[in-house]
Amino acid sequence: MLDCQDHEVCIESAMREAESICQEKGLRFTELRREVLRLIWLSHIPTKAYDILEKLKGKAWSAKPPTVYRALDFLLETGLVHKLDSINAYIGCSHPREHDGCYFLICTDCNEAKECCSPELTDAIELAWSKNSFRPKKVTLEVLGQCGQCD
Amino acid sequence: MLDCQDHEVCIESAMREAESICQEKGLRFTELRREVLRLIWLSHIPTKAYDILEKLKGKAWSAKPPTVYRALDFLLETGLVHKLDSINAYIGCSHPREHDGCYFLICTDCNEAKECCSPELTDAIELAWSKNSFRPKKVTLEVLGQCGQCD
DNA sequence: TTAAAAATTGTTATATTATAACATTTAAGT
DNA sequence: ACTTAAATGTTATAATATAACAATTTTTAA
Ligand SMILES: [Zn+2]
Ligand SMILES: [Zn+2]
Ligand SMILES: [Zn+2]
Ligand SMILES: [Zn+2]
Repeated sequence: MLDCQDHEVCIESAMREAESICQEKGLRFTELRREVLRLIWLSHIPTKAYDILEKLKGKAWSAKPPTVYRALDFLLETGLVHKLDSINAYIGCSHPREHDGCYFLICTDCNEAKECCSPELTDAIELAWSKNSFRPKKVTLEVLGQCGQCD
Repeated sequence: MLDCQDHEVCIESAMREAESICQEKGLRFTELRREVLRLIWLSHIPTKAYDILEKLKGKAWSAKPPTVYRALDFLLETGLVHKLDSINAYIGCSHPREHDGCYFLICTDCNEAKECCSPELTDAIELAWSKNSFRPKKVTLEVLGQCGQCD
């Protein structure tokens, strides 16, 4: 699905950006949270909470479900990670500084997910809900299908 | 949220339409499936699977989780019901004959959900994914927020 | 019309996803 | 150093969903 040439670059830049965002916001980017974010970024395939749990167990942590879900809560609140409700999985945010009007393409063949932005889409959605005098708080937009590489 | 004057009318028309759709398609609209659809249509607030289970138990059925999930599978496949992934709940489809380009407004105050259609939205989504040479199979679009009545 | 096949429902067990509640440890502020 | 707040550890359980096989009902077709 993705135009990811060197995934080490993806990982390192995501980690660096997370560091600086947490620093700016005065949030504690602990070892555990760092490790969970890194595990999520291991690939562009959304990760299941209990897979993170298994991987954490292989490392230093005494990991149990709350260990993972608390780290996920932090990463979700900070905008470093997104939950994909249609598949109950988590993926690193590709541009956490300004995540807005974004949606997800999820390939059911290679399982990769891509975060996309579309101002037209944002406009269309806003138009639609304003017709209904609705005050949006959270938009979930996920498209399951087949990506270009998986034809 | 809704412009529902007489909800009995909603229920009866939904049930009638379900009957005729199943008849046309040669599908077996059994008592169990009928009852589950009716329970979902009891209100415009999306229903949880295990709430359906409890209500079924109060009736004739020897209801266990698979009882409900199988009926839900049937209703979902037939397009009579939708699952709202962002809240793990089920709602009756308001126009099962041509459900396309629809999305859901879900009020976090009154909990009602409204199914909306927007051709502009459909177009914007199609434009966005064609840019990514993506072949969509299923679109999940759910907006959580506050409806006009709940300001 | 009855036997075989298919679909539906019953039943038991278990998998998957997520949170509550309270104890302990670690970090921050005074 | 002492106090407080935040983070993590730990045990238990809640909430959501499916697997596997048995019994029943409906449909198909011999
Ligand atoms: Zn990459
Ligand atoms: Zn994002
Ligand atoms: Zn109504
Ligand atoms: Zn619909």
